[in-house]
Amino acid sequence: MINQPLASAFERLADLMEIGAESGFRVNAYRRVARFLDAYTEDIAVAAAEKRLTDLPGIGQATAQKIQEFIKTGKISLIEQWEAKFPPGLPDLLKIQGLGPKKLAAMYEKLGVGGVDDLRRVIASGALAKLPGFGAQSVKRIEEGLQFRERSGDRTPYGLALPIAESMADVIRRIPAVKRVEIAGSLRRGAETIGDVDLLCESRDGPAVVKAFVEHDGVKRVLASGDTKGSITIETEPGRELQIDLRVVPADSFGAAWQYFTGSKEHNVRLRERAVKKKWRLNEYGLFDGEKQIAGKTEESIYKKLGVPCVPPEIREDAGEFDLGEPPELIAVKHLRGDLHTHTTASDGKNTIDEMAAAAKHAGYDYFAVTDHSRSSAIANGLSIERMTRHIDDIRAAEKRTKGIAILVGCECDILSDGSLDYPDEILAACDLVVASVHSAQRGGKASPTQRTIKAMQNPYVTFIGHPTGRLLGKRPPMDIDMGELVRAAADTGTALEINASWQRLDLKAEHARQAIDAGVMLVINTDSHRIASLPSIRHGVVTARRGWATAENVLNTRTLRSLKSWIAKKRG
DNA sequence: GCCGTTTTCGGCCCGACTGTTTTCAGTCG
Repeated sequence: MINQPLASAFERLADLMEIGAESGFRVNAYRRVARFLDAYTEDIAVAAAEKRLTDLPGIGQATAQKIQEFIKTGKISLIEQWEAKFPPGLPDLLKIQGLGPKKLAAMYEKLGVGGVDDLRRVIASGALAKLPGFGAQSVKRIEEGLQFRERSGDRTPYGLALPIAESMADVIRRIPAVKRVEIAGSLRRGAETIGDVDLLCESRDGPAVVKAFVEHDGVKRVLASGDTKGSITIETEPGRELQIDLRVVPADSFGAAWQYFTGSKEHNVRLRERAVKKKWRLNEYGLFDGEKQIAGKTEESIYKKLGVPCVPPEIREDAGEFDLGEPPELIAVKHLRGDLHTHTTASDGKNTIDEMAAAAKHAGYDYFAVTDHSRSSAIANGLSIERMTRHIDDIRAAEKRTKGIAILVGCECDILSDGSLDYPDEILAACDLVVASVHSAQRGGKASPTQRTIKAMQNPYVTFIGHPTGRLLGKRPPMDIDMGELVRAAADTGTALEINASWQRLDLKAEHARQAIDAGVMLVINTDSHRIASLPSIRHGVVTARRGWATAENVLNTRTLRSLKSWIAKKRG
């Protein structure tokens, strides 16, 4: 798939052109193409071969030609022309807070700054502060931006940011004059990683709230502090900072502001275009006809006036949500009846079958499956055939003595490097369900990861594929899987695909989940819990499924036990 | 560069904060 490298190429082109003071509209056109390619789940080369590139949103003749050129030659000549104008390290500096294209161009032209090292040098020498348009304050800001980038590193995973945001919201709730606090931004949309935390608060006294916010105990640094807006960083772990923005609005504008600061940016641009067409104006204070506010107290009021469905935050990405007649009822935690991928002390879990059963019952589930590791997963204390046979008896015995929740016998069976399974069919047949997962030789197995997984799916006892791409956010890239092929095979064999809810995994990711749903594939959302404390992380998986437009019908473990069993039996024949 | 039941040309979302500004440009979200 060339989608990702192509997206990066257009992003770089946009950066270069922006530094080169090209038309902002042209720059934005390329950024839009880059974002589209980043989220596009089909192979763009296929669309190119079929001559339908210009049917895709934001792609016209000029961009289509560049994509064709990239496919043919592996490069885009316009980008090479632009790269000849600036040092290679210059565009990266755009990522530093406080540094935009204009300042960057001035730094390059006047001082020859071409990268991070040059930037440090001109800051230290004092040369930067002497430049027109720069001063002691802006240099200090750039310097802090440079440090912040080093300290905050990459984006923060959703699962880490959410509890931080929730506790920060509690802090703000205790400030006098605060009526209401909500999470907005990419966190509310359930993005898998977030850049910063956006919080919104209702109050009549903005200055007092912002003051209390920027001065409270946990604050590491204050980035901005005005009458309605404050921006701080907190230290999440030694040497690592996370930015938190707070906006304060009055009650009449709360819905408008919540909508506005939830985004996504692309979704909002579309929404505002709708307002403009009706001769109205939409901003964070409301929807206005001239000076008169005609909506804004709630999000729903705005969408209603504009005649578009008020869709859940998770699908506000300008990816088709405006074409819906009604907002869809996406899957929610309450729909799930069980967790079908968990581990116990039999392999590498920290809790016993009985402890897991009690916790799953407490979570309100009707059933859950024990799926310990198979024999090849030596690191995970995988079970030999003999141990597995005894383990099956243990689970059946636990099921007998447990009231109020059904315990299913399962296993997480390794997909070996040639695509064969780690247990013989007799063992698999003795289980109620089987998770098949790749744990070893993620790169360079005897067969490609796609072929291995497809071969596993052809086994009638394999109920679903666990964490299909094997990625670990920020740690390990996904296996080189052809998702189109995988999804087709899942549909053909009647195998479900897992959305693994662990925040390090979120695998399948949202775009792939949507691709699977479109192909008629059943999803299953599980925590892969190794301890009872992990069971609540199911909500991360649900959010990911929602971002993939999943409804309860698309997810296997929303079914009743009876319906679940009959679905499994159908594949077994 | 893209796009079009008001347009194939002339638009393209909108406001807060900051700093260097003498009335506003740059940056950010």
